[in-house]
Amino acid sequence: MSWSKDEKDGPRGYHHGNLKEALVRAALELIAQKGSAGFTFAEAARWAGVSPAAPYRHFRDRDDLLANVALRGFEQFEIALARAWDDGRPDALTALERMGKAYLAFARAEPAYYSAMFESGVPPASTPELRAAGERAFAVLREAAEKVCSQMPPKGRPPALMVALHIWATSHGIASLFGRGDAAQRTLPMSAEELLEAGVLVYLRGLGVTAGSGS
Amino acid sequence: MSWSKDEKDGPRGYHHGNLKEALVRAALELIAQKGSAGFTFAEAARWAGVSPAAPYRHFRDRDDLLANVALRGFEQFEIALARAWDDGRPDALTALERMGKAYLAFARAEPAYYSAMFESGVPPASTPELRAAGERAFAVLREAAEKVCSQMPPKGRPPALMVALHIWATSHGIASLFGRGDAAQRTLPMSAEELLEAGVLVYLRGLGVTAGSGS
DNA sequence: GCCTGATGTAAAAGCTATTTACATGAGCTG
DNA sequence: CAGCTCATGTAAATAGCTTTTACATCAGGC
Repeated sequence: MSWSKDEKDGPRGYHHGNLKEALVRAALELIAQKGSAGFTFAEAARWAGVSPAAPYRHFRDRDDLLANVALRGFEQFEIALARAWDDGRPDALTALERMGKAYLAFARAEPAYYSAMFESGVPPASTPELRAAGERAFAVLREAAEKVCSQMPPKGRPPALMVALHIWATSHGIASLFGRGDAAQRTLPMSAEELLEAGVLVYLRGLGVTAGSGS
Repeated sequence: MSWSKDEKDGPRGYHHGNLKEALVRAALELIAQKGSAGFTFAEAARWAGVSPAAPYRHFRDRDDLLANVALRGFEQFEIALARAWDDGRPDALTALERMGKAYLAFARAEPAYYSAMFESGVPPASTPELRAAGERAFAVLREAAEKVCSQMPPKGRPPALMVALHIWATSHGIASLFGRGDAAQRTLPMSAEELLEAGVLVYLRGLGVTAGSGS
């Protein structure tokens, strides 16, 4: 009771006790350090203090672990976006901007998750669960787009799905290109957040949305 | 004169004669097939018919080859964008839309280049040449943004750099997320081209640009 | 015709991924 | 509590990749 299943990684016996979680944590650490490409199954095992074959008891192969990390990433991502959206309080536009910031903040705060989710080469539909998790995260954005659109005059109202895709693509593009102030990244004459906020504002104005018009 | 330095890869002697080019072509082929992550130095060597150590005479290591592919990719990319822009003929907006289509067309037609450029983990500034090539490609986009902006009334005219970054991010986001109809990619209720064109039109309207107002 | 540098090869060390046969021990069953 | 059994680890082996080092070949200049 005092050696495993705990957060503390003290000495252990033959069995690890919580290897799956330990491997995921190791993967996150390694991906954050060396990118999803440089991440190694064997090193994750070493990091967890087990033999190179042990991880195969929990993941089919290296890609399966990566996909699992991506899955958890989408779940965290959904939570982060939903929290920022906060049901559109106090108003849809304010909440949308907040969600944009949350998008970039997630990419910066959780580069390992973000990398596994979008840059690891794991197909978004490699498993049904992964696909579903990705769709749930996108659904938050779509919900926001729907609320924004619903406040527009019905005449000439754009499809909410399209709006959601535009905002997603722009956010993702900014995060991918300039997201982490990383030295391994392009630099920018302004912050990524400012760039995204400005872009979304211009875009919404193009849709006919005027700030301060909704509840 | 009949066995090497040619396109034809007939039998060869001790020396290959054009190994560097052959390796780049092999890399493009392999990256297109298995992604920039699955690409292997050894396999490229095999594909070129040389020993696994031979490539080291032309590239410092695997990443160096990848960076070289990315460099050539940016050069081709610049050409493709510049051709589409065509100095803003017949008018800036038409040319800008054409360039957007060229962006997506490049990502789809040259997935190996695109992958090496943006998804391989090669830092954009890993070499000065790579950085410069990337900047030259972006400069085409920036030039277009400047022309579009210059047609707006000076009052409230947005910074062209920002406009260029917005369009770049959106294009890149769409290309990354939905770019190749690939099974390994997300699907879309519309074509990537339509999505981008609509997004840019809305964005430009938000800037106050009205279609058919410039020469 | 001979040197020399550029370009390849061979062989080896040190990784990694993955499989297979075997070991351990946690928890259920009686 | 004894014994069984399955989940979880280990050891060892195969196969492939990366990179280095010492050696081989040959094209072109003197």
